[in-house]
Amino acid sequence: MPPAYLPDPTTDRAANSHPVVSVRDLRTHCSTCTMRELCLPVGLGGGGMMQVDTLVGQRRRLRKGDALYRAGETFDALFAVRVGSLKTTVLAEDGREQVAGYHMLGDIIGMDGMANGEHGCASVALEDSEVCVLPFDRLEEIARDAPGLQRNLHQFLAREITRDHSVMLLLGSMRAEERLAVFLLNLSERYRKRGYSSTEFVLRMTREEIGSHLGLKLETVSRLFSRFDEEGLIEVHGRVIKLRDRIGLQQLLAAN
Amino acid sequence: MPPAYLPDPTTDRAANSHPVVSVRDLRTHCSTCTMRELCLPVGLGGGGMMQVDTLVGQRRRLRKGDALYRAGETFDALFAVRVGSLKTTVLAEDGREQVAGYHMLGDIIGMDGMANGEHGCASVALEDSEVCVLPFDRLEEIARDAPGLQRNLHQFLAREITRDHSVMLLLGSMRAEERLAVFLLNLSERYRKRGYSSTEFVLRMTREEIGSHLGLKLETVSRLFSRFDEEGLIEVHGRVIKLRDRIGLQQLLAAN
DNA sequence: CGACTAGTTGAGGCCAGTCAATGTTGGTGG
DNA sequence: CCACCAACATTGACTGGCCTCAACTAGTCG
Repeated sequence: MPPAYLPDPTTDRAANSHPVVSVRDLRTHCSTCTMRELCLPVGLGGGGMMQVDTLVGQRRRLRKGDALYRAGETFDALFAVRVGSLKTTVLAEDGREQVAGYHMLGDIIGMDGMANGEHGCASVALEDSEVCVLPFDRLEEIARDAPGLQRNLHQFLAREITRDHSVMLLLGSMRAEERLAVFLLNLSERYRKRGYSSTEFVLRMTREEIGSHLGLKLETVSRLFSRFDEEGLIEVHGRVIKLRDRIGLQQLLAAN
Repeated sequence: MPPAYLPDPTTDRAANSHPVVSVRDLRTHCSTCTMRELCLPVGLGGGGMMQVDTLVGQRRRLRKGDALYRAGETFDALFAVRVGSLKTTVLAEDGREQVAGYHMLGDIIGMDGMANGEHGCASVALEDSEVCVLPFDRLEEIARDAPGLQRNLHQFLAREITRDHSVMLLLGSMRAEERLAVFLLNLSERYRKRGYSSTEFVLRMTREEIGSHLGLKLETVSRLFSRFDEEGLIEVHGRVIKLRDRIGLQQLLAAN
């Protein structure tokens, strides 16, 4: 299994040279997608799977830095990450901005728009990426016929809530070193689930973005990376991180 | 309209003297509930409303301090707050605890259990309270027949996500005084929506619980209340808060 | 009345923020 | 291919906001 930082051939830019966002009318099929066991159709039988297949109308390709959607845009679809990774950022009225989430293969994003019909967050590709478009009206429609899909949709919404709760816990009660340790361990686990190395991966975010996500300043993040490196917990080579002592990282938390 | 801190006759303990949690088999009716325009049946026509009415199987009464559910308990229902208020607290593996939410009339709680079938939070009554029990299997079932209800359910889930995002923003990027100002303004607005005074209300949480919710220590919360009082922004009499200068509070945020 | 919980206030310390200088990397065009 | 530039990252010195520890007050309940 290749380390996560090797170039992924499916993101090869040559296949999609010019348009910032291209729409491919190729039929896509959940039933043959490698992410089907992590994504919306997880656990669905033949019937449900077929219906989900009719749902995915198109894909969108994004180049690094492209916005999948911006705060204020009208919401009409959820998106499943097929290739690459994205960040979502919350924007306050006063201009304050914060990275709310970091999303990778199989994640469902866009739920921030469901509450009032327009997106409360922006979502930006951290590398060349591709998402499946799931028109929401249609999704609700299908969910009414397919209890399994309905259940999955609820699960994904609920998981987002649970995930947010743990971020709140992190932001509200942890010290800087604990936050970074949690962040790294969490990433490691998510890469593992997706079949990538859990001990060596590339951070797709800058120090500033990581800091924003963790409620820290970029200098603090940088200093902590250096310190963790000195202490033998991890190895840092720019954005390439190697976990050397997972237990040690976990113990940072155990100590209250 | 009575200030929120006057005793509410519907919470009169005499009606329910002994059992810590009593189950009343009286039929309840959303269609006549005063909270119907804020709660799950919001906007539903006659048909949808009738179906929701069949959903609410029972109510549960809680005395101050009683747990509606605890972390780890199996999830099988959502709850609608009918009377009183509750807090939900997230619990980390290492014992860390944080107040994740403060819930009042018309709020739907319990969604923290949907992700994996057991509650990730605990929910505790902050005063004598009463909730409607919404068995989740049945709710999903009805939602399949009633698109309006399905939509509402999704909205409530999504609103929870949006709410969590703004808490994340608060915890991740605001200073102590800003956090408290946001907290007070938010409470004020929620009381207003429910027909209570938006300028005078009773905090149902201790300084410690407020601090936990805002990622602050109780001493900091106490000091800030005193300072806001000195500065003429609010008047503090124990847990009774009177907003004196809403604009002033809002300006605390505007200044970056 | 004493024990207990909740709240207030003060003094001092520390963690992370701020400001600033310098180093490193990656993409671009000559 | 290399030089250049801009974005990203590192590191140091200093500051300040919030936490910690502690003492004291007020209200409540047996």
